[in-house]
Amino acid sequence: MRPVAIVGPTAAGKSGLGVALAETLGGEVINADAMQLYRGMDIGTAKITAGERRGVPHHLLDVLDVTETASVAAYQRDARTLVEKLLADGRVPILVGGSGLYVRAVLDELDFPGTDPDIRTRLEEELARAGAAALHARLAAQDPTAAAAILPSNGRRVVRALEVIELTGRPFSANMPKAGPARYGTVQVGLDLDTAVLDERVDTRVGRMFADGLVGEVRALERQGLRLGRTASRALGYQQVLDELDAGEDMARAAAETARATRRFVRRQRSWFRRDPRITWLDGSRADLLESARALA
RNA sequence: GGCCAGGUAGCUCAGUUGGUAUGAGCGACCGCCUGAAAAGCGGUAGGUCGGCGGUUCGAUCCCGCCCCUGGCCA
Repeated sequence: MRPVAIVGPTAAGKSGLGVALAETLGGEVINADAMQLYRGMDIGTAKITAGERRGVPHHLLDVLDVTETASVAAYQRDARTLVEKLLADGRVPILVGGSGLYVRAVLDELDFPGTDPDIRTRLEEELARAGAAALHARLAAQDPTAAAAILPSNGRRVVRALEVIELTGRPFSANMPKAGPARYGTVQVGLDLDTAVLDERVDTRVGRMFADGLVGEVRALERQGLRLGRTASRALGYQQVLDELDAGEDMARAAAETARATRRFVRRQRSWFRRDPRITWLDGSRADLLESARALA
């Protein structure tokens, strides 16, 4: 028995396939979507509803408050624990989600060297004061390999690299992942659709989110501190609605912005997953989708 | 029909006091990615500067005519 991961761009139909596969294989779904970790973020993240789950247990949904910052490392621990427990129980773990780093954190040999609030704060202040290029120059002196891999303009990455060096006393690049087979012998299924079709689905989906009350959801979460959330406030849809609540409440514009940003996100997700040769891709429109996915598992 | 404003990249617009447009933002395409990843960061391609004539060594820029768009007047 081996786990199955269903990955790919948003709106391709991963959630539905996950449930169907869980039913036929005797499995349970583990969410691998950073934003669906948040309680209350339902409409805008297209979180699968209780009815749609059809009794299949779903894990790692609704585990964070919107004010909490998501963490890959924490997710890695939780998800791996769950995978191992399900395997021990004879249940097939089905990892479903479009957050590439999160999937990789579970299935690849990635070690996250930890974080230190004091160091992080200090570096971030320095970033604001001196700029990304200055920090990058320091990184180049301490760890040329990492500096070469991180663009001088990418302040966030430079800060993280310097933090790891300071924390571990070793070069950031020493922590880079090694290529190898996926953990647990996991089978990775990529689900995608023709670009024109998927873009159309994204438009439709975003329109439905707003019709279904996304603005109300954002307002409710705002009262729970959504704006303070470092991760949650940046989620597609939520970010755009918050901006428009400040700007003039033109929600048609927020919807258009959300659709556009989502299309861009789809491109980024593809670029992340496409380069992983271990993924077997399936076209989400094929009639025998479930059978094909099952055959791979 | 008259007057005014405008027609520059797919879109919204800068700009060129006549000398091969360092064009910008957004979009598009491509890519990078290790404790924020629906985040963050980058690269590339796009223009006969509305059309036709004229002036000029040289016109996107000046002149004429025409076409189109918006506004005002009739």
